[in-house]
Amino acid sequence: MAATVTPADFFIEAWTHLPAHRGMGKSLSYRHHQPLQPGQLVHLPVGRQTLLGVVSRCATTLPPNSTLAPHELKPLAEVLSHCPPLGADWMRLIEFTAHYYRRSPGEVAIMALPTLLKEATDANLVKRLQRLHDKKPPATSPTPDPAKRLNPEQQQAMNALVAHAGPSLLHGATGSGKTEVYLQRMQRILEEDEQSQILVMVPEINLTPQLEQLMKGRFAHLGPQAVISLHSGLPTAQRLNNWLMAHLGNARIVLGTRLSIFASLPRLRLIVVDEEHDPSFKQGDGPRHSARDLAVFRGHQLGIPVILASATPSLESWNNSAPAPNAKPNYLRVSMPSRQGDQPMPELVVVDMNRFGRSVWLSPTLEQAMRARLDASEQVLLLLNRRGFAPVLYCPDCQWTSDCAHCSAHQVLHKADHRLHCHHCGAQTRVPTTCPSCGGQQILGLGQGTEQIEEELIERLSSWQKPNGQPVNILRMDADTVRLKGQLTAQLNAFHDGQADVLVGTQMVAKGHDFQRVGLVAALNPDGALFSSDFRAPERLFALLMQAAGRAGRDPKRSATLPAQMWIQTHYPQHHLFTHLRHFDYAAFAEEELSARQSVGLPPFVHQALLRTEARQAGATLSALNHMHSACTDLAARLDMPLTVHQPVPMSMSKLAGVHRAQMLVEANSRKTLQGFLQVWDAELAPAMRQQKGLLRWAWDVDPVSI
DNA sequence: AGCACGCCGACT
DNA sequence: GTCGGCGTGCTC
Repeated sequence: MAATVTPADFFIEAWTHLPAHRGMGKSLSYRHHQPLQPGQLVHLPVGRQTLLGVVSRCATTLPPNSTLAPHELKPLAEVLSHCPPLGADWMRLIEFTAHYYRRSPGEVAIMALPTLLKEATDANLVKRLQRLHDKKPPATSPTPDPAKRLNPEQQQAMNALVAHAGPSLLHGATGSGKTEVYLQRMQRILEEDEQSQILVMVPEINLTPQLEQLMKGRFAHLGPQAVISLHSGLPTAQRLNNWLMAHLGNARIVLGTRLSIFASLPRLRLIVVDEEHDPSFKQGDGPRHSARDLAVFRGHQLGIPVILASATPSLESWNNSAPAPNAKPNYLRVSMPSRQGDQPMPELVVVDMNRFGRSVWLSPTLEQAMRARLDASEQVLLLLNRRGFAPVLYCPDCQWTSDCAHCSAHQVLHKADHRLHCHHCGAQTRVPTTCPSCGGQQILGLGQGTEQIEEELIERLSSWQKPNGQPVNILRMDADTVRLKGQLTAQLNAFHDGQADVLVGTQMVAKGHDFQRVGLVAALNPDGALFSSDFRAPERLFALLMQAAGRAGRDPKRSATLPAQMWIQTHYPQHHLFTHLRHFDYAAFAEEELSARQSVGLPPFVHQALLRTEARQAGATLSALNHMHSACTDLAARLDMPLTVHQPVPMSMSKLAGVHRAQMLVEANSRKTLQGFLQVWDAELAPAMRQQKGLLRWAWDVDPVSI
C-alpha cells in the first residue's frame, strides 16, 4: 500500500455509510489519479469491504485537519464515471439534513440513494443507461385526459397558489377537490418550462394507486416515462432506473414516499406534499428526518413553491400558516371548505357507551342503523383499531396475562391460526388451554379485535336478508388479511364492487378510497387515543375520523332516503374532540388544541429532541441517560442556554424484541437554541456517550413525532 | 453500520 | 471436542 505519491495525485474526500454516533461521521480521504467533481459517485475501499461513496471534496492538498499522511491513503476502488455527479443543491440538502438530525452526511446520502447503486459497476451502469436511452417515445404522443373544470372555490385557491412563491398550506375539506387544484398547478408549471420537474409526495403509495393512474393519464402527452414512482416497494432494478430517470432530468414528475424527498431532480420547480399531516412522513429509523419539513427546506433552498395539502393539517403547519395577507413570513393558508357537488358532510351520531355493559362492543342503536342501511342496499364501514381476535388473554384466578417474552406488550389472540402473536416483535406462541401460571381452567380473551367483530357480525347478520334476497356478506381487512401482495387492492375492489356489504377494518380502510355505496361509517372504539400519553394522539384521531367520515355518502346519485352518517361509540361523549367533529370543524379543533398546547408548553410552541438509547441489559440504558442528564444540565447552565432537560424515562414500549429502550427529552423555546445545544453536545458530550459500556445504540431524534 | 476477532455455553 | 452467541475494536 506504500505506493509513491506522485504530484499528479488528487486527494478525494468522500461520504459513506459510517455512523456519526460511533465517531466516524466525517468523510474519508483517498487518492485518485485525476480530479473528480463533488457529487461524483465512487466505490471506496473501507477495511476489507467496498462501499458506495459520494465525493465531497477534491483538491491537490489534504484537508488542513487531516490526521493522515498522504502515503496512508488508499486509492479509490472505482469511479462511476458514467453517472453524472449529484448537483450542488443535492449535496447541500444532504448536509443540511445530516446537521439538523445529527447524523453523518454519509448515512443520509447512502440512505437517499437506490441500494442497487452499491453493487453497480461503471460498466453495467453504461449498459443500463443505454437501455434507458433506447426506450424510444412513441411516434405520436397520446392525448392526455382532459383537466376537470374548476369550481369557483377551486379557481380561487388555484389563483392564490399561483400568486404565492413560497410554501402554501392547501387546506381542503374531504372531497373538496384538492387533488384537481394541485394537478392543474402542476400542469401550469410543466407547460411554462419544458424541462421542469415536479416532486409529489404521498404517505404510502400502496394506498394511492389511483393517484399514479390519474397523473399518468393527465400527463400522458409528456411521454410514457414522464411520470415515475419512487418508493421502497419497487423492485431494486426498477427503483434504480426510476432514480436515474429523475437524476438525468428525463422524468418530469416523481411520485414518491418520504424517501423521494432526496431524489436528485436537477430541474425541480415544485414540491407537493399530499396528506401532509400523515406521521409516516417522519422516518422512524435511521436518520429520523421529516420529509415534509425537508420539502419546505428544499423549496426555500431552490426558491420554488411547496404545496402542503391536507383536510386535517398537522398542528405545526396550521400554526405556521395564515391566510393572505398575513402569510409572511410563514406559509400561505389556502382554504377550500366546501365539498364538491354540494355534498354535505355526513351527520355525526355519538353513542354514549356508558349506557351499556362493559362487554358490549356494538350498541343496539348502531346495529339497528346498520340493518336499515342493508335494507336500503347500502354498505357499512366499521373501524376498529385492533387486529386479531382478542387483545390479551387473561386468567381470572391469578391475574396472569399473555405477555410477550421479548417486549413490554401483550400477545394478541389470533383465531385464524389459533396462536398468540406479538404485534411488535412478531413472536408467536401456542394458545394455552390452561393458565401457564396457576393451571386455572378459566383463561379468557379480553376485549375485541377485528377477527372477533367479523365472527360475531356473521352470527348476528347471517339470518338477515338484503332486499334482493341475498344474505349479508362481511369482509374483514387488516394487516393479517392483506399480508400477501395485491390483497389490499383486491379486497378494496371486492368491497367496491359490492361483493361485501359490511367492511370491518383497521385504519387502512379509512384512507382515500372512493366507496360509492357506503352510507354509514362507524368507529367502534376510538377512546384509546383520547387519554393517550402521546400528546399528538387526539390530533391523529381527529384526522382519522374526519378521513373516515369522508368515506360516507360520496355517491351523488345515492338514494336520498337515508342521510350519510358517521357513528362514534365512546365512553366520553362530551370530549371536545367529538364536539368539534360534530361540525367537522377542523379549524376550531386545531385552535383549541393549539391553545392547550401553548398553555402547557408543548410543540409547536417548544422544540424537542429525544436522546434514545438501546441496551440488552435493563439497567444500562437508564444509567447512561442518568449520567447524560446531569452532564446536559451542567452544559446548558455553563452555556447559559434556556433549555429544559427532562428526567430519563423508559420508553412506553420499554422492551422491544429483547432490547431495552429509554429516552431523555430536551426542550427549548426556539429551534436555534436547540440546534445550538445539540451542536455543542456533539463536541463536548458525545465522546462520553461513546464510552458508555453496554449500550447497543444511541441516537438523537430531533422533532420527534411520538414520545 | 458492517465485519472480524475472541471468548464462553449447549450440541452434531 | 466445535458451532455460535454477542462484546469489543477498526475502518481513509
